[in-house]
Amino acid sequence: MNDSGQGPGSSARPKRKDAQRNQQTLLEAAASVFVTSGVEAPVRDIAAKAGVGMGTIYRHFPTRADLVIAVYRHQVDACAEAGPTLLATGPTPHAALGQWVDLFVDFLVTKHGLAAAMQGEGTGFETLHAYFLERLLPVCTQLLDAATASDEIRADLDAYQLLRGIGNLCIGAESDPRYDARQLVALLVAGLRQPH
Amino acid sequence: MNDSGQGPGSSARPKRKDAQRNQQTLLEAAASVFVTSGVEAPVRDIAAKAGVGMGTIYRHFPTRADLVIAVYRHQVDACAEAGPTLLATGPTPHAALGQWVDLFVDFLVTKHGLAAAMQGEGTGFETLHAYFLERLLPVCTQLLDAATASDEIRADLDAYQLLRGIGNLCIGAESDPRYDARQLVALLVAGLRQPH
Amino acid sequence: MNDSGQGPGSSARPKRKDAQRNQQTLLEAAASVFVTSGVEAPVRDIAAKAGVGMGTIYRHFPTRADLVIAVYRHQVDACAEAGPTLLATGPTPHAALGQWVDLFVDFLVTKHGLAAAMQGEGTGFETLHAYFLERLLPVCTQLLDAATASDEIRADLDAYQLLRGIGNLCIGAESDPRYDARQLVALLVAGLRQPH
Amino acid sequence: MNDSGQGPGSSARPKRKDAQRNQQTLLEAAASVFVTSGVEAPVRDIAAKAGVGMGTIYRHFPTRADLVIAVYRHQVDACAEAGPTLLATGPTPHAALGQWVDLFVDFLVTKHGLAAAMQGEGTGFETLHAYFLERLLPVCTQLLDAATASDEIRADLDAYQLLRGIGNLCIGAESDPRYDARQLVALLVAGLRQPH
DNA sequence: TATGAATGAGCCTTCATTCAT
DNA sequence: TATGAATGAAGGCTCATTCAT
Repeated sequence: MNDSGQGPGSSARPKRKDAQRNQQTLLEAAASVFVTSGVEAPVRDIAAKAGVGMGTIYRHFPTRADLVIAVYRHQVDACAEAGPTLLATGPTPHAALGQWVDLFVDFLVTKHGLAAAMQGEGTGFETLHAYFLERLLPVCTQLLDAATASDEIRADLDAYQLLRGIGNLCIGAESDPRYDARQLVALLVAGLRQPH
Repeated sequence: MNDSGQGPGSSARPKRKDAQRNQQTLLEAAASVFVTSGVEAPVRDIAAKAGVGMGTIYRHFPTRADLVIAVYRHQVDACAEAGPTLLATGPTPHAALGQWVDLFVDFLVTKHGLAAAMQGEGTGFETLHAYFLERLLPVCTQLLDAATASDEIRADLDAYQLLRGIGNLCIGAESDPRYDARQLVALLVAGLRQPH
Repeated sequence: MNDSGQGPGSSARPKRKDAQRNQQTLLEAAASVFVTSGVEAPVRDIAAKAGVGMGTIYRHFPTRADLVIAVYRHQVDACAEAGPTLLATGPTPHAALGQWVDLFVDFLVTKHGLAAAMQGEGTGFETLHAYFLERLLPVCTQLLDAATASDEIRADLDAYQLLRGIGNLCIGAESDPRYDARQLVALLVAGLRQPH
Repeated sequence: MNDSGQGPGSSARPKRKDAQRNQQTLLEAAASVFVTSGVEAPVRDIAAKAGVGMGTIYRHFPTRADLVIAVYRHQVDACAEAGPTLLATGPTPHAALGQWVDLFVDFLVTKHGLAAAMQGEGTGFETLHAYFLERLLPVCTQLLDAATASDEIRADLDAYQLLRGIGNLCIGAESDPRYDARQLVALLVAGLRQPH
């Protein structure tokens, strides 16, 4: 059905070319607006930045969360995938955990308002929150388990709690030069270490 | 601060009592509304709860931050004053720091949306943020310094950073049963300890 | 509480004078707009016509149905009250029914889109519909019962059905010169008469 | 009407078959959507149901009324054609009228929102309205005339008026179990009978 | 010809803030 | 001084309709 009307001998998809370009434009515009105005920026602004109508945004991303997820999906995925790698190559599980956490913090700190938006329930970002958990919770759990198994850290912190804590520590980090989320997160991870 | 501008020996004193009562009513109503709807609750709701007009609120507290500060001033002050006491009576400076931090967390966690509201710049809560710093920064600094002096903790964390981190960790704590801000803050403070 | 601040010796309500005037203006504007654009006219239009902001309308009439009811309440009430009177003074119950129905038709026919708006469920006019029934159903029932008791009409039509039918017959009546709702309603009422 | 513009002996005939099939698909899809969502259903829904693009619908039926007419043409025609038959076979003209009216009501009542859509001027359904009149007015006139000629009914109701009244009485009939359009229409027709 | 992406007008609703009474 | 009515900017969302591919 999608292939009909296509010239003979061609193997490429015919129709969507402009739409794809548009989608790309949209993602870039959104990312850009998110940087300056946060992920709660008015739909109108994003549309304007992209040079499209608002309807176009709603078509591609029915929900604001859909848009945000699309904008950051690659980076979240990359972060998730880095976990096992770090665990395999790092000197110790605890060190791997530290490095992975740094990656996560780097991501969050550069996303204006992202960390903040994922808090609260009636905000419509539940989907986004869920996506983060779906991707990162298993990885974080794996890292924590490994570090626990090697007796490096205390066992009483679950991954959800850790992720949430890191997320919170990253709120507002990019706009306050006196605030260094990385240091605090490092402290948190240091606090995990077995007292002896 | 509220008394200045009132000439001594003025005959308008009786009037003031009314105003004070009104102010008190206002503070109680605001506190109550803050508990259920957060510190960003609509002005009208607060006015309704207090049984006064909105204009009255604006008269007494031109800015929302003014109102919030007034509501929590006593508790912030109490927290600030507890610092030296704990330091004097506690077994070690680091222990005193831990207890003081617990106090601060207890305060924040029970204030729906307070911690979140103090983040971000364009939110109009800069004054509130400033008040917290003005009162708590010296105390926190004193505690950190003492613990550093006694060689219990590393010296590379300044009080601003710590307060901000604690504040962030408290965001959304009351609405998520899976999230325990106290544990994370404890971890953070634990991370401060000297490796040996 | 509402009386304080009032000049001594006055017995009139102090504050609401302008609001009352405004409410009146609103009702008149709404009535006027309803005539030309129907009861589904945009809120903005009504506000513009009244020379007020939209918020003012929402304050006085949170729901569109509230506004419509307010606009037509007097007339509906008058219609309801006319029922018993006509029954008492009319030659026969059936004649009274006919006269009452004429009153109702006169009312509906002059209200652009009112009859149409009360149909359908997801339209937000349920309240309006309910108000009409609440006021007119008892009256209509009374008239029908009387006519039935005097053996003038068949007994198999209930008041709801009749009101609904009349309402429907009045739809679009004012805009089509070739259509005479009154005649049709008269026919309907005539059809009620006992075959013998 | 649809055939004009096609030269005889044209070689484009094969293409036409496609278009016809498409048109048929469209009509069925539209009919189906009309049943559930009414004749004002979003264009997109109809296109989706038919598995075609929206543009295709606009090509075949530039106006929504065009589509609706096409969907119901057969049934309207059948209704129109039933008139003379009933007149010829019925016991009396008035009985024939009653039966024909029943047919019309049956048709309307089962078409969600059709009756309502034909009211009002700015709705874009004028064409549809006109089509109904074009087909049914002559038939209805014939039936009324016959009944008048046989002295069964009063002569003062014209066919337009009657059709319009029936149409109105059918509005909203399928969604309200307490409302029985057939009974009311029967009453209306009964009311036509000569008092004696 | 068919497709469906894009457009954007149009409506709704909420609330911070001002200001007449 | 207190009140709360009025204002209107701000933002959300839905489709009918057009038009590039």
